[in-house]
Amino acid sequence: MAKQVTIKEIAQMAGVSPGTVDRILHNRGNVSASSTEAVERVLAATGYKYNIHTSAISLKKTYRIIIAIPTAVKGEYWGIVQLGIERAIEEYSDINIQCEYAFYNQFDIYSCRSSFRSILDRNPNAVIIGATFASETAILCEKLDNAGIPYAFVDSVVEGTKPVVTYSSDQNACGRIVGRLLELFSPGYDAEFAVFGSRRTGNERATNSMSRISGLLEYFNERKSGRTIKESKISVLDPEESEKDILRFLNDNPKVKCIAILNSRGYIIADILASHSIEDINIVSFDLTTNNSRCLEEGSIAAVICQRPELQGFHAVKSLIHALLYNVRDKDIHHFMPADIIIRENLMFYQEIFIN
Amino acid sequence: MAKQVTIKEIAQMAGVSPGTVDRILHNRGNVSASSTEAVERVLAATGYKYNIHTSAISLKKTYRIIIAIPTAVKGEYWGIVQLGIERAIEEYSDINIQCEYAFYNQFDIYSCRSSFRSILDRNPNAVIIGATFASETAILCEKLDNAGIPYAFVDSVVEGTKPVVTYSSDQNACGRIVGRLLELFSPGYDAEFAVFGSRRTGNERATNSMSRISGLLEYFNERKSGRTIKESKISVLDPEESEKDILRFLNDNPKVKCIAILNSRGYIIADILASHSIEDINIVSFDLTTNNSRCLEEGSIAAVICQRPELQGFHAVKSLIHALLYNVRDKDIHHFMPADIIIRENLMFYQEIFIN
DNA sequence: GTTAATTTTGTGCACGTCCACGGAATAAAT
DNA sequence: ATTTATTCCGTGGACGTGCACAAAATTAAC
Repeated sequence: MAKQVTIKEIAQMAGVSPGTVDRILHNRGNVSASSTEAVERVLAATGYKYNIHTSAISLKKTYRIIIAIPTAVKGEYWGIVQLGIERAIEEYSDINIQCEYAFYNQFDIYSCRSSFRSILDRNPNAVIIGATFASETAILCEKLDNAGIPYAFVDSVVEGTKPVVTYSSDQNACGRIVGRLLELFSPGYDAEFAVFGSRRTGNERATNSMSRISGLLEYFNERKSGRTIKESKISVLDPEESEKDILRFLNDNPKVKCIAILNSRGYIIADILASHSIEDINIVSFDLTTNNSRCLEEGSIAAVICQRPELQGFHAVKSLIHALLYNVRDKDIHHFMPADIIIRENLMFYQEIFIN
Repeated sequence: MAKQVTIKEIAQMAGVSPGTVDRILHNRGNVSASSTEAVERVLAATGYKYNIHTSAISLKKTYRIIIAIPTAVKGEYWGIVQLGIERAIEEYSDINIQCEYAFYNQFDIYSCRSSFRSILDRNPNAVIIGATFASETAILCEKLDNAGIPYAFVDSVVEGTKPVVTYSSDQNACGRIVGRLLELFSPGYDAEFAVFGSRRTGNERATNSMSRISGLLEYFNERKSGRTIKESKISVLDPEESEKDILRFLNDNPKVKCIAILNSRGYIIADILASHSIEDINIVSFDLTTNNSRCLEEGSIAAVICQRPELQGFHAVKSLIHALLYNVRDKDIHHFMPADIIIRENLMFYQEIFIN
């Protein structure tokens, strides 16, 4: 509410010209130690803040942001992330922002590698990274660091890097939530739980799934309820195979009343069960994709944990813009998204996206 | 991404001066029919959009927004709404916005009446209304309509009014969610449910509570599960009285394993039960207030339904600013907040507020 | 047909920041 | 001491909109 201090006022107080203040604010160099000190003192005293509006007008530079994420499919996880990104660009349509996507196959490290390699050649001002392969990502980040190009992580964070900002979920905590939901959705006292991962070679979002499962196990260990968890894998690539897998599993484990799928493919299991009219088994999955949304409505999925992918995309862009234009970085680098629990009864509310 | 058309360009195309275009855009009058028509044709053809940044700079007017809501207590529902409002004002700190609160006692219609009566005298440019008493609110809205002052609703909507925008929850749907949660949090097949309202004369947020209860009953009717719901009231004003009420109720209804409280005062029941070491009863309540938050952590409350009050406050301010400054109104007037389900395991995520 | 009143239109400045340009001051080189 | 290079600094225009004021055009009044 307090009146904004202007650059001109700062200059006057420090006994220099506005141009000098500007140079210091954008550390453009070519300014003497004495002036720097004088201005910085005034800056600290007054708590100067950029006026985003006026800087936006006079800025005519075009910023190129490259978005390096797994291929975005409409209605699936990365597609929703993209939605948030586009929304942010619209919000900042007064600024010239050029978005280029560098998609890669999240199941193919070679695709990731070749995609990441070309990024610097494309001359980005900033990069948004949806990391799958830690090693490849680390290499990219080092190159970006050397070039002084700011970057942000969405969905997951790779250790040892220096992002401007990250938007992700605490997957370990999500695993604990799954644990709780498994209990809740298992009626009766003798029910057993099951967890399905995917039978797949390579490390498809391995880190996320691993963290989820360790959180889940942690939860049950602490509870000491004596209940058992059956783990199993299903093959994703071959539908017939996975159908057989599941039916065999249920036959072997008749006490299982609730199955958690630690990725976004709960709808596959749900559809298989529905096609066999198996209705007494509750399914918990991740991500509010179109398919999972449909299954929630139909009742074949009991609950979905959602980590606001659109918000992640939106904020990543927003933070990078602030870093680029106003040279402002958030104090907190790591932001964790809420883990929304979505059931049939509150599903409708999550269709309208509130990001700004 | 398409290049913005400027007023100057519009003027040139229409063969008039920029001033004339400006007059038409702000319908300031004093412009001939022929010019109006010419400009409006160009306007429609080009799809002109205000550049918020440049208009923000040249605008030096101070806007006074009056916020007429129940007394905001830190950590309680309206306190969190206020948080969102303040956040919005900070976000728009480049614009001169003056916020004045007109608090009233939500349990006292006379307090509301006198508060609402003074609002027009305070010369607002816009008003945010947190409605409790429908009749009083309708009177206020009519006066605002006549004066041409835009207003927004938060938390609830009063019929027959013409707000610029509303941010609220579908309370009926929230009632259905409660129904589902009651089932989930009642282990065993013979458990009964209970719903507590507050024993209070007058209509404290009556509409909201009523809608919730009807949604809840609807849900159980549709389910035809044959389960019974016990309804009861507890007195809020007298702690000793409410303690007796509850213990008597539980004694009379030993099969009740889950109690829903249809307002934000679940923590009161939770604390009473905890003080008697009653641990096998799950409590479901509304609103993530400080107290409910604490009870979730302690485990004395099982779940809370939260309707993002901070988001409501934030967006109400944002929409009004857009209406005032840029003469832009959202197409959709009524916005419904997501109903987040919060349990101990995902509580931590809802402490950081993501509104923008 | 001249003057006055009124409506309509154009012009120009301000807002705060960015940044290019050129001038001033200082240091280095001869 | 003069020239040249280098560092440092101030000035002023541009961005697009809002708005006040003056100019022009139209209408009304006599």
